[in-house]
Amino acid sequence: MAAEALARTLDTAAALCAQRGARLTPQRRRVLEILCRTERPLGAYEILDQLREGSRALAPPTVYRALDFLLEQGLAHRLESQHAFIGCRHPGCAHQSQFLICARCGRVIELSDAGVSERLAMAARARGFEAERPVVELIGICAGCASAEPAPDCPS
Amino acid sequence: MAAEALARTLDTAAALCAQRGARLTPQRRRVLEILCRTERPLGAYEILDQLREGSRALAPPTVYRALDFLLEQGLAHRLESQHAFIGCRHPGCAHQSQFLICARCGRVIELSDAGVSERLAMAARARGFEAERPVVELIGICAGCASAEPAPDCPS
DNA sequence: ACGAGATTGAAACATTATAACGTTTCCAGG
DNA sequence: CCTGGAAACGTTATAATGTTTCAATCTCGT
Repeated sequence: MAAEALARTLDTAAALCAQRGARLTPQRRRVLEILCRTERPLGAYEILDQLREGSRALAPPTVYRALDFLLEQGLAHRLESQHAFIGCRHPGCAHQSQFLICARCGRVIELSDAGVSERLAMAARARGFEAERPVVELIGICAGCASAEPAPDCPS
Repeated sequence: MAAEALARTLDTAAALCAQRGARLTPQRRRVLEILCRTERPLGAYEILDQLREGSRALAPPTVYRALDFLLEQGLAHRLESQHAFIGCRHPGCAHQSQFLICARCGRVIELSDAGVSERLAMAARARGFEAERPVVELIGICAGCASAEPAPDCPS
């Protein structure tokens, strides 16, 4: 994420937390910044490594606690299929997200497609199932990678 | 899964593998049986414990290899959000599945809702994304648990 | 300032998954 | 039969991910 966009995202996050009475402490803010600065999803231990760069020795719970907070606040998302985390691209918009995860370059597109959400809700309700936490992740090849590389079955 | 249904499922699996030239070895069959006998999804190490019951000392790769085979053949599914595995309820039907996972009782409903799949495909294609492996899991409360228990905000 | 509750630090531990290497089993072709 | 290559399996070790626990510290309303 570019510097200005990053600053904007962090400001939005701070505003949201203030408004909700949640505390975006320096540590949590730092984790959010690391997440948003990076295009790819990051594993908890990758985040930990970056947090430690100021030579401080931090333990895993530090990161997981910050992540828990960010997830609760909708400022970050967990990608279950990747065991990794990513900064939310549309913080504040209360929505259900779907993720398109490129298996080649690792980049992630975050959608909130109402049609998908509705269909899922319908399918669940039809079985008397009350969905609380949807996990919708499509692993595949993004447009950039598809055009940049030969098809998997291409000779040569 | 009931005994007869289990036997039928294992026969179907064997037939499918034979037809494909894949080898459903005793070990793989045993893992499939363990998976199908159980209502809930099982973690790899839970399967391992059951495999070991005949006092043999097996190591994790044994289970993971059997699971890889079963996943490839569409005889089992991995539930990413649970780090667990479940026997396929409709082996042979080439389909994309969605899973409704009850957070209370742990039971799983496997769907293959065409409407959901199509909507997802559309959303992906609109971004030039070619989906290869969909992960669609809804965590929530199943009908049985919802009726059996008081609402979460119910006093008493 | 004070105390309740939230946050953080730190060590140990638990769980899930894979790497690496060698051995056995299967089976098609000679 | 028998044998050579591939697939399956066994075993040890280790990587990667996530949690429990307890103590120390900070924050904020009163």
